[in-house]
Amino acid sequence: MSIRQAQKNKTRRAIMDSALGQLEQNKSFSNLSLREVTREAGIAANSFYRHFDNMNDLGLALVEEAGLSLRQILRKARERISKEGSAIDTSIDTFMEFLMSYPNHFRLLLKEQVGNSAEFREAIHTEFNHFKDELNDYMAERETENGRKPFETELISEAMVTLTFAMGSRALDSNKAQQKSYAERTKQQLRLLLLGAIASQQRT
Amino acid sequence: MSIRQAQKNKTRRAIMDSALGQLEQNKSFSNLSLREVTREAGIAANSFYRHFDNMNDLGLALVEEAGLSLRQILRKARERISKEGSAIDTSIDTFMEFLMSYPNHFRLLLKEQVGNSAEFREAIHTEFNHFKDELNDYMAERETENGRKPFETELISEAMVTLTFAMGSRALDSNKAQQKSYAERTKQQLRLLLLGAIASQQRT
DNA sequence: TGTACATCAGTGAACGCGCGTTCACTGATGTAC
DNA sequence: TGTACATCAGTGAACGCGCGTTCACTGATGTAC
Repeated sequence: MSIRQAQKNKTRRAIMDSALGQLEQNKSFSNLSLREVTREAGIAANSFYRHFDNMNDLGLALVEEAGLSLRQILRKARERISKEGSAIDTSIDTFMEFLMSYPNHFRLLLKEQVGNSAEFREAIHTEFNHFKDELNDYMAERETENGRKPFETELISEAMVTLTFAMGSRALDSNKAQQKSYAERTKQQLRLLLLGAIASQQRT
Repeated sequence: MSIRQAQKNKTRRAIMDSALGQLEQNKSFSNLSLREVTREAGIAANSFYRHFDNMNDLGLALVEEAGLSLRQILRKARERISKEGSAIDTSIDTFMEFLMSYPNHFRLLLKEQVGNSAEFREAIHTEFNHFKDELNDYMAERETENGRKPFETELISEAMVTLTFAMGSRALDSNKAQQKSYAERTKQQLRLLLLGAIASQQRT
């Protein structure tokens, strides 16, 4: 890579980090101002336009990055599940790792999920569905392996992801002990869901 | 009430309705401007201060109003449950009524739940807990009546409320048919949760 | 009931401020020979 | 390798705009007698 390109990338990174950093202080992305972001990034306001068309463009870049991180974490979870066996525990533990490693990316996903831009919401919905499909595939396979007929896994995985993300939002600004307690509660909730699904299947 | 007081109340209402109306267009409360709100309400910008200290004050008034509506709806649900018997179906149906009757109030609760102001978040958390406690009490009573030992109802009611609110956020901008389908899915999810809880209880 | 004064919801004008965006520029980096 | 020109990331100054907030005001409503 040329020196010029390397420098440009560095500035781009600074802009993105500045925006992420400001999500921390109880702000949603739509409250960020271009000037505030560039000021924090240590560049002139108009330099912003060398990197992004506008704030919306920056936002989408960040959502994409958040999705990428989340998917990497998911891949890691999948490997750990196949080694350790416990799908629910491992998924939640890995999810908590994501939360702690990329809190501001998660904040972005969380807030823009119900946020102002339809484009953002769709982008996030897609990431959400990746997560759901992972769980779904996993459960369907697992049930088949166990010789049971797969139950309505779609319904269950949706509920699981909803519960997990909602927990994440509560856990974000908590201390480690509370986070652990939140994670435990969620694991139990998911287990009860799964138990209910299996019980329901066996009845019919 | 004096003429003066009646007129003042009318203007106050206009301000609140204007703000609620603007939540509709993919805006969160923190994106509203005082000038936009007063313009829409048909009064001069500075007249705002005859009614509220600042935008935050207005926001809290709206959250309180939303909570009030939600609690009224809940009371209605409680009565209907005692007549009709089905707690899950009735709760969700009544919740959907709230959604359709006060969509903008719900939008407010939904967005500010993860929003910018800690004060807002706490106020909403309180409303959320009312809802949870209702379900919790109901389930505990019900299980005792049925001669079963009440299971971990706290955990279950929390999950139920989380699932219900998340569904509401998806249903908000859907058509009636989709809303109905969302409601059905949620009912099933709650039933599975309950089933899981009972199964888990019987095991031990 | 009529009059004189007090109250106070709503106003128009003005303020200073931060915003997004544009412009013509600079000077380091890249390229061609 | 050295030179001359091209590129382009980053800049400082300027713009018009909507914002929140203040001020002294007006005139309808309320109150005291």
